[in-house]
Amino acid sequence: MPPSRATLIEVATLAGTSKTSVSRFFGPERDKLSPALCARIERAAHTLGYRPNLMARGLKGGGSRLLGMLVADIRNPFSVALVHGVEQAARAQGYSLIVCNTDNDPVLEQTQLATLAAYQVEGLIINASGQPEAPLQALMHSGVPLVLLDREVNQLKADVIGLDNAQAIDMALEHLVLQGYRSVLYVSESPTQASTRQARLIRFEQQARPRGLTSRTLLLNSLEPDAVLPTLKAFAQSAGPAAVLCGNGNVTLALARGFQRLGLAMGPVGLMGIDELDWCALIAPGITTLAQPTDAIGRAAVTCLLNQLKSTTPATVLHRHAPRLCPRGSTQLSSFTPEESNNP
Amino acid sequence: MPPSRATLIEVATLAGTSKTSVSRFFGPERDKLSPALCARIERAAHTLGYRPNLMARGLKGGGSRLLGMLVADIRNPFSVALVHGVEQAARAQGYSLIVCNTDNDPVLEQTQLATLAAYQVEGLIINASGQPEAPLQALMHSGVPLVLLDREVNQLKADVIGLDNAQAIDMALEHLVLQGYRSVLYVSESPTQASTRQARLIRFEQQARPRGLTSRTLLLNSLEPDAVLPTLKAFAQSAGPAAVLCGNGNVTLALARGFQRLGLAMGPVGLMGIDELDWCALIAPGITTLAQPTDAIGRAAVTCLLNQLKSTTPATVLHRHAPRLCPRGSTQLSSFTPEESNNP
DNA sequence: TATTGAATTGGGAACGTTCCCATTGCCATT
DNA sequence: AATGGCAATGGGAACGTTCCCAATTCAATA
Repeated sequence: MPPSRATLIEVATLAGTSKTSVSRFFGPERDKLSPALCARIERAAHTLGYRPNLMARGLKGGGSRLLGMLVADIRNPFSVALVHGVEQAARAQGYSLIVCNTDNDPVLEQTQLATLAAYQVEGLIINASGQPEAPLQALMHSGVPLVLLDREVNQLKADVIGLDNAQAIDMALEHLVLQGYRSVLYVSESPTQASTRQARLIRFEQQARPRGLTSRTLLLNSLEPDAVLPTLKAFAQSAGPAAVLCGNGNVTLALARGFQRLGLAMGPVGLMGIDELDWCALIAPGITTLAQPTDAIGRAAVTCLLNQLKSTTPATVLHRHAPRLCPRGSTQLSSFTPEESNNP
Repeated sequence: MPPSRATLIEVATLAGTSKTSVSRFFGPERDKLSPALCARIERAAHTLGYRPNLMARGLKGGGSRLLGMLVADIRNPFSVALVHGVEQAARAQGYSLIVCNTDNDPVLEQTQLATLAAYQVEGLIINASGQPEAPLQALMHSGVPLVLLDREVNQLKADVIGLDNAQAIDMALEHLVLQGYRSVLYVSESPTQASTRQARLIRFEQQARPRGLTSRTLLLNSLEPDAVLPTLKAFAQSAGPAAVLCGNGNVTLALARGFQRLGLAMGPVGLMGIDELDWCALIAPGITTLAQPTDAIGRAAVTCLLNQLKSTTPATVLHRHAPRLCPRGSTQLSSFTPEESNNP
């Protein structure tokens, strides 16, 4: 029979004092205690291996010190980078993070949301997979601060923090034009669920022509090679210098596979992607990307949440973050001087 | 002023019944209630948007239904895959998972461990970054079930679940021998902290010679190219067909960079890695890997934990899991017939 | 000497649940 | 008609905290 966890009262008894004093010792009022008492409590707590029970603390007014985060796809490196940023920022503010993954399943999303709420999180950071408008609305209404990360949710009036999608598309197009490409194929996963995909797609459709680019668009329901190959093949044979622009990291991966399958050389046919990945610098001449400042985005989300939580003067929060261009060989038309380019 | 979350009592009052009945409604005793009462409670709860407070529930004996997981490096895709497996299995058993990342920092690890304990997790799944023997010992002693994932902790008598490292090394060496390589360079990150790295290294040192291989070893303190380049260059020039074996995914990445920097062709100089990554099939002729069955490992960890938790007949748990060989072009000596090899 | 006040400390209620133990009502027995 | 039992319900204590307020001590002031 292992001894169960020690409680405040046990520590108090052992230290020969009252629960209040022990409570103070572990709270922010430790300096109100005499050094002698502190020492006694310290010793008692240590021999008992006492740790305050945050559940009980959370129950009695003090707040749970928990932040909840909902992630659409935890196996996506971009999402992980966001989680990492959020977790760091949360910890810096004395909050812990409970992360729920939804595997892009709207049904599971509802369940996870309920779970998060049940654990009395003090705030919620949502990277939505579906459009869980109703439950989020309910949550907001019952006083839970809420920040949307990367993706908006229809009708939901909440802060959204993420990439400046318009700027990203503009930067990509500008880079491609500068490199001499004249036609661009934009490839995206199905934009019906994710606002980010819509925003990028729309901006692309608006901006390609004004910049003198011939544009095409490919919407993917699957990332299997077969979904990509025919269009890619046809596009590569079209006249004039042509480049492919990928809407996110998954698509970049799918297209890199496509290039390989078809034996297409990157550069002569351009390839560029939104989202920076480990291997983009590595493959063939290097794949040009737009890196998202994931840590900054995560931090901003937490700051934003805490602004709603605390009534002190709100810190200013940047909602739309600029990407960083990582130019590499895959958008270098002329294959001479394909100089070393490993900058991350 | 947003209305704060509704409580059991409020629901009871609105439904014109007692808290006990409402409690029963949300617990496992719902069938003890008359249909009429059920309906009333249902309606009241719904209009109030009531969700049981799991903190309060956890306080009063019922257990927190929380599992804690400590991850050494959440940005490592392998770790993420483990988290994913664990989370799925936990959810299937009605548990939620609170994940703490330690960024490979033993100091942070202690803090995170304390946090996890404070939230009254019912069990702990530990992928250690340091050797937090003392705190874990204390936790076990105070009755928290505990499973080590992938890495052991000195002196700690607890279940360890992960790859069968010996088998993995054996499989790798066998594959390399079969492919005709005669000398192997084993590259690993510093094995001082991580038991897994030690196990693999030791097995390599034991098994290379008996299989007729000339062996060398490179221990990395940094994954920067400079740490790899000199040794790699020298090794590549050594006589006879030579291959590099990478101890984990990070090392594979570093060496793929190294190959690229030096303009080495994969295959003629072999490259093989433990851990399967998105881009391994993609790069040049494809990098041969040993894939870890991460989902199975995660599931096994949860099962193992729940065995300790429940006193019912324990399910059997596989502790050492076999890897899966993904053969690709990077371990194909003869460069003719570098056939298509994209199998994941 | 009496009074004020600060510094320390302790008692008790409350937080939202669950669970043990009544209590009630009603039907089928004796 | 009285008894027993079962099904449905409710009251109250307890879980481990925090926090309000009161109590005690002791020195300094009037």
